[in-house]
Amino acid sequence: MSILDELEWRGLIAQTTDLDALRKDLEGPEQLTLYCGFDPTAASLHAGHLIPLLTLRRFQEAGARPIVLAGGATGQIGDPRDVGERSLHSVETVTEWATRIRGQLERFVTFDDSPTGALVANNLDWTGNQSVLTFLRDIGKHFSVNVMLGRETVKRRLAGDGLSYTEFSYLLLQSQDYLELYRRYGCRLQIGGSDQWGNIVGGADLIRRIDGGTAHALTTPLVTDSEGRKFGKSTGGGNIWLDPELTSPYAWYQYFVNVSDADVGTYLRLFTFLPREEIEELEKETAERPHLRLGQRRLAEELTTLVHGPDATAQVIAASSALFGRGELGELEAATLTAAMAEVPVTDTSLDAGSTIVDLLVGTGLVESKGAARRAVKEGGAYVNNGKVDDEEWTPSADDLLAGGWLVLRRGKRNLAGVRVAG
RNA sequence: GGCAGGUUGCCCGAGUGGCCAAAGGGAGCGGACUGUAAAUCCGUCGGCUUAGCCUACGAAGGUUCGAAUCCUUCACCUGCCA
Repeated sequence: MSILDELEWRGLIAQTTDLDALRKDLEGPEQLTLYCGFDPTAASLHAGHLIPLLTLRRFQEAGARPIVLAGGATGQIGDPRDVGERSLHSVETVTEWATRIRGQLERFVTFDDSPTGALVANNLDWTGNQSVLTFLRDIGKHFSVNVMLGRETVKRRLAGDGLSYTEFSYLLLQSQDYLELYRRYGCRLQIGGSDQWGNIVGGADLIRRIDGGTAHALTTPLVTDSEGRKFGKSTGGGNIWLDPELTSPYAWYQYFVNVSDADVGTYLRLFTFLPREEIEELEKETAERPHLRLGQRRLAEELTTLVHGPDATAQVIAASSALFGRGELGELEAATLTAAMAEVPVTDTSLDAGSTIVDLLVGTGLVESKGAARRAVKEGGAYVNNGKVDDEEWTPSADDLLAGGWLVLRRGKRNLAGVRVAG
């Protein structure tokens, strides 16, 4: 199966320029070089970024050479989006983020001396010292404002709050990137999320206009769940991040374990490298024995390994089975419990401190405020060692302590935390 | 530059002097049911030292016993005119 057929089957192709032309290039004698850019709009990439990033890797495994581009320049400008004008971050911040994101990008493609060895680029390298006159003469002249005004996002913004010249110019910068990589490395395919379609095609056009070359565009779909919600938002609404400091491996694993039945097959195809037969088997399992959650478990395991490595994965699986298992928490050994607690937020207290259930819930960060903690208790959503606590004034006693002096706190069904109690 | 309209809680949106921590919807959160799923139903949804107090209706002042609501100035947005 060719790489394009593979992507097609996985549901990874949203839009492409002439597919047959691209297919010919992929099958031709000359190796294809492709790129995908990631703007540092935050300190870390999030789960949604994984789709184009892993697609880059799929191309690499199929014999193409990938370039990962950190948008040190474009990240300072900001792509226009529907929600309105962005607030600019300081240059120092963007530079710092670009460095961190570059480090993350490097983990998902292979760097070696082979022909498929990946390259890393930063568009600040060719824009940082570029004069505005050069830019306007060499690049700007090839863009028609009439056409730019017709872009969907621009139209929506003009109909709404308007947009700045800065964001309006974004297209030109990204188009220039494609041209630059085409010239430097013969890069002839750019991929990205479907929201990047206009920017990618803009670059392909520029390459044709200036250098008379042919370049392709391919976008991956914007992933939403069966509810139409944007993928990668945690239950609280925040992004789930690749950075383990921002989203712990445990939280990352749990996110995928909780994917709904309706989405698990789609996600397995989009996010994992499992072969087709295996995915179809898992989909069949999900349909026939949904309560076993084999699809979800496998999805979570694959993705945690991919992002955090096999050791972290083994730990979070062990912790999950200890905390969600059918067994009694009281029967767990101190070592097992301590290992599990390492995966969830923990707070310290002592029996003398007189911390109430409300204090403990707030202390572990399971709830945001004391008011919310009281509410949780009142609503019957607060548990200690799997037992419901319905008194706001409840304080732990020596009898409550599990092996190793632990208390397992839970809010709702699946939000867990640990309390380490000093004698 | 002129005229008109607008800026409300996470989002949308009602509210034109006290009954407003602010209707309604969405999202979120909790419970029931389940399978750490979906759907459904019920509850909840600013903070705190919680019968009270503090913060909040673009910003700063003012009027008033009392302002999200009235007045003044400023900022931003939208529309029409120049």
